[in-house]
Amino acid sequence: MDIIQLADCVALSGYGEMNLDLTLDCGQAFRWNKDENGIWRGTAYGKSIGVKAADGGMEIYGSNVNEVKEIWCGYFDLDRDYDKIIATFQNDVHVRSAIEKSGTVRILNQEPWEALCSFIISACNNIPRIKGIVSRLCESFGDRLEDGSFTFPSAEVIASKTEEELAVLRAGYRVPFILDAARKVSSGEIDLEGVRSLSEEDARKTLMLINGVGRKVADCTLLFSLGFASVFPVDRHIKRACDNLYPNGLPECFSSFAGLAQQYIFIAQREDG
DNA sequence: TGCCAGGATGATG
DNA sequence: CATCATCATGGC
Repeated sequence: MDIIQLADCVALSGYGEMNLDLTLDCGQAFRWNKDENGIWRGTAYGKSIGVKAADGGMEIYGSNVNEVKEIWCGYFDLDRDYDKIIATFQNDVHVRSAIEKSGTVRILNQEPWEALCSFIISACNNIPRIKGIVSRLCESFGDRLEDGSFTFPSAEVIASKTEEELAVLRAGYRVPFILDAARKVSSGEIDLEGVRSLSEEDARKTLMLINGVGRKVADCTLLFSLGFASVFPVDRHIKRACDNLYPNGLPECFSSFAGLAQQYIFIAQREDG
């Protein structure tokens, strides 16, 4: 992979395919917005950047080579060989057509608390509104960065709030769930980083100890932030899509299958393949 | 106005 | 185990 410092940005190339628009706005992360110049603006790991697709790669604004190596390569999952993974599906007409239609959607590696909290908010909700609630959460309780954007508030900060104070989110019945998650995470009762070393089953069980976290929210958190690529479809929409694609069950090679939005699916493959 | 939204939960058949 | 009402809002 090539990482080059240009005059006003860091240019990345040589990591394979990625449909940046879908990757950043398909419902796996909720903090990216495209500005009038076609640059995606977002914040993660306490840093704010701009991202733009470029010929054969992408450009990152507001960062530097070290930070790109330390934070953003991991965030965008650039070290995983998606081309190789996709090649394993070359005989699968369903996956092939999905990829032809939508390109490669990369699985982002978000901060665990942010992902957990975001997917609790996503319960029975739609993407524009989820983004609105998450945005108010950050603006109300996150830290303001130089460029005017906000960090995602820590579990400690949220745990210190009352239900009344969280009413500004307009998150409805999800507020008590957010508080329960914040309390369990900030107190150490649930150790999110520790979940990484558990088996998939134990990791899922652990997350489901939180009120408002069922299998769907747990699996999304495992997949989009904790490095678990082997997560099977759970909600009725995904289930239906899978049933349509694979009436006889998922093929063996399909070690992971995570999330459905509109007409495309995310796919990823477990490291041990 | 009425219906739905990428869910979880607890109570019933 | 399947189904169902309920939860609180906003968008269309």
